[in-house]
Amino acid sequence: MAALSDAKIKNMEEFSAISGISRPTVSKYFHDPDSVRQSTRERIETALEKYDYRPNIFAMNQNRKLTKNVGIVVPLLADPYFAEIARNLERRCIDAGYRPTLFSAHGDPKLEAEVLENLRSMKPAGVLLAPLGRASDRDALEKFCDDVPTLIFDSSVEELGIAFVGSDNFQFTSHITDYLCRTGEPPCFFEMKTPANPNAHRRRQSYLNAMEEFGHQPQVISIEGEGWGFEEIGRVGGHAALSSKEFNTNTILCSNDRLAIGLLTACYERGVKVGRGSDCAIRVAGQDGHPHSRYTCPPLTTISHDYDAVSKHAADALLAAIEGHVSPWKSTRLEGKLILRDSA
Amino acid sequence: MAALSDAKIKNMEEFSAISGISRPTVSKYFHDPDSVRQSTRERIETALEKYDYRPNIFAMNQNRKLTKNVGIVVPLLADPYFAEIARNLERRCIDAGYRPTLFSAHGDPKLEAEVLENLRSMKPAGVLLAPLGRASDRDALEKFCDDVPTLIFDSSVEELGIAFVGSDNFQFTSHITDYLCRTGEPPCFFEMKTPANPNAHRRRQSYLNAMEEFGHQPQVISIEGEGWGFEEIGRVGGHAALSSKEFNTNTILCSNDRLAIGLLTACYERGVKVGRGSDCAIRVAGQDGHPHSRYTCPPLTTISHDYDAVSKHAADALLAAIEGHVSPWKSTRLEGKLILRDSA
DNA sequence: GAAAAAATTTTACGCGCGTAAAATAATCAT
DNA sequence: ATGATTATTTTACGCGCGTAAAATTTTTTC
Repeated sequence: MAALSDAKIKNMEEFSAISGISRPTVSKYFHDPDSVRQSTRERIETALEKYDYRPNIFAMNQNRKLTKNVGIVVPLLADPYFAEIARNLERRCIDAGYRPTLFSAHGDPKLEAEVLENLRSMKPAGVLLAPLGRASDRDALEKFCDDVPTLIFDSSVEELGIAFVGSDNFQFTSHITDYLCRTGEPPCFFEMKTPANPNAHRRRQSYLNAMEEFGHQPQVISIEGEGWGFEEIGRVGGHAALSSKEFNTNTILCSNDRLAIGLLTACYERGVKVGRGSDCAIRVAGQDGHPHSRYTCPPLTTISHDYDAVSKHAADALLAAIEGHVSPWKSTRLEGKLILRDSA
Repeated sequence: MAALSDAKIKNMEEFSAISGISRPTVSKYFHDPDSVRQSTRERIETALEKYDYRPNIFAMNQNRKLTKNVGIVVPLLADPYFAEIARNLERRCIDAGYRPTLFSAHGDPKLEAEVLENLRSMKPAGVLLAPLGRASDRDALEKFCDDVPTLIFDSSVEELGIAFVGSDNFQFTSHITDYLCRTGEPPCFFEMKTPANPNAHRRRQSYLNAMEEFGHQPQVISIEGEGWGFEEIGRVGGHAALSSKEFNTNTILCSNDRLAIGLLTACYERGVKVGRGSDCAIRVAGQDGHPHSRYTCPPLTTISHDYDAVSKHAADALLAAIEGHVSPWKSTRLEGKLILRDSA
């Protein structure tokens, strides 16, 4: 509780007057409190508690070479996975003294490009960007990354930006494939034919590798569907595959959890019992550790992103770059953890 | 595609020079393109395509009495319901020529107050606020609403702000209660003992009213649990209620969809078959039309917010107020639509 | 076609703060 | 204590644009 007293301070001039510190020094303090002498800092902070002054961010940002703004851009905020990781990133930026602003491309590449354009006008010190993927306007991304320090996360686009941080999709899929093979029939792989996200390709490849390594015959089932309504795509595609009896194994590894959620609904609607019990017809597993995967029926066995570690690495890397610690482009891919539940 | 030519324009001065229009007129144009003569507008827009200049938003906002900034604040962005409605609102603001910024309180009242404080420094023309509800810092909200034109949506807090827009919770619950009574045993009401959201109280009351009207004995089951992890609260509470056989009817109306999703998981885990088939033990219904309710097993019968209408009313009301169309405080509550699925 | 109304241009100032350079004061090492 | 170092103050200017008032031009009206 800042105990306000007297009239409100309008600008830094007035504040420097009542705090007895010169305006340039006050300005310096707001830029970085550690950059002024300890005794000066205390005087400023005492005055700050008493008069509750806050610098005008517009005037600050107009004149600063480098703002403290950070953009966080995700492809689809309505997906709780991105909402969760965005929340994580947001907090880390705030704690580091930056002003994050959240943006979503809402699944639309044009909107993604627009968001980036708007972001430019905020002169951000840096941006944390999870691109849409395949659909992204490559040129727009590249041009943006040329101008603004951008860390790419979740899904990588070549060697764009200052670094990439995401999950190790190869490890994800090989790990869960291994688990499925050890505990029952080897899985087939259930995916979208034209996935929005490049991670999907890694996962398919990793599945194929793992199956070969384990000496099993792989089967990839690629379903139709465009856009970001993965659950519906999984449900419809699941029905199609189920009715034409395409699956030649009782175990289905889905490319991601949202697809799996849709498939589970399809199974339910067809009366196909899912789970690892002896009375179950098939096993279904997902990938992502989606916030909702706990509440499917049966609860979904999946391999989860390390949300905390991904967001920490991403935020740390960007802020380090912003603060001048240059380092060559690097890709960091973090391992996921298997979450065993009843679906497989 | 703006065809860029020559060197880039740095400021409005330069732009006014090459466009042959005086700077104040150009300024006026950017404030409102319709406020300048048609021929002038065309000349500006021709130059704009050729030179791709954009005014500095910081300099603009610093000097404008009223910015074009709009804040959108929701209690929990990780909840797809709020993500969805926020997306809707965002679009409407953009289309109306405003600059929306998205904020989430992440379920934390302190964060909600902080968000509001930060919002102040953006000098927003208006704010669309869905308060946390019971946990909100009433004083902070009130003070904020005194200073900034704020439209409250989703969950109302007294007569705060310029207006309230949300769903008609009485209609919601009476409608779905009616449906349940007509198609099977009258429902009991499954809710959190200390709900975060004031809508929950309306729904309970509406349930009680409806049951009395229909001449049935009501039963309210209030489960323990704090916070915004509704699914888990519903799951744990569901297990407790199920194991102690508290339900004296085979039909359960949940206070909201997320609670219902948790309850469905509990049912699954106990082997209780849910649905309206003759082989089913109980019926479960939710309320909200949560994006995920389609993909539960069985798909959840619920009553859905009219997302589009709510966001339209909310955005329209705020923008009207911003643009000077004053009107007394008003509460608008929109009806929901029953979505019949397999769970009840 | 002249007068009235509306739009535009000129001119001039201010917003709140960043920042650079030079002068001064405080702190530190020896 | 003395000079060297570091922090702070003074002074002064600029950022890019909003905005007001007066002068001028264009458009509208009859």
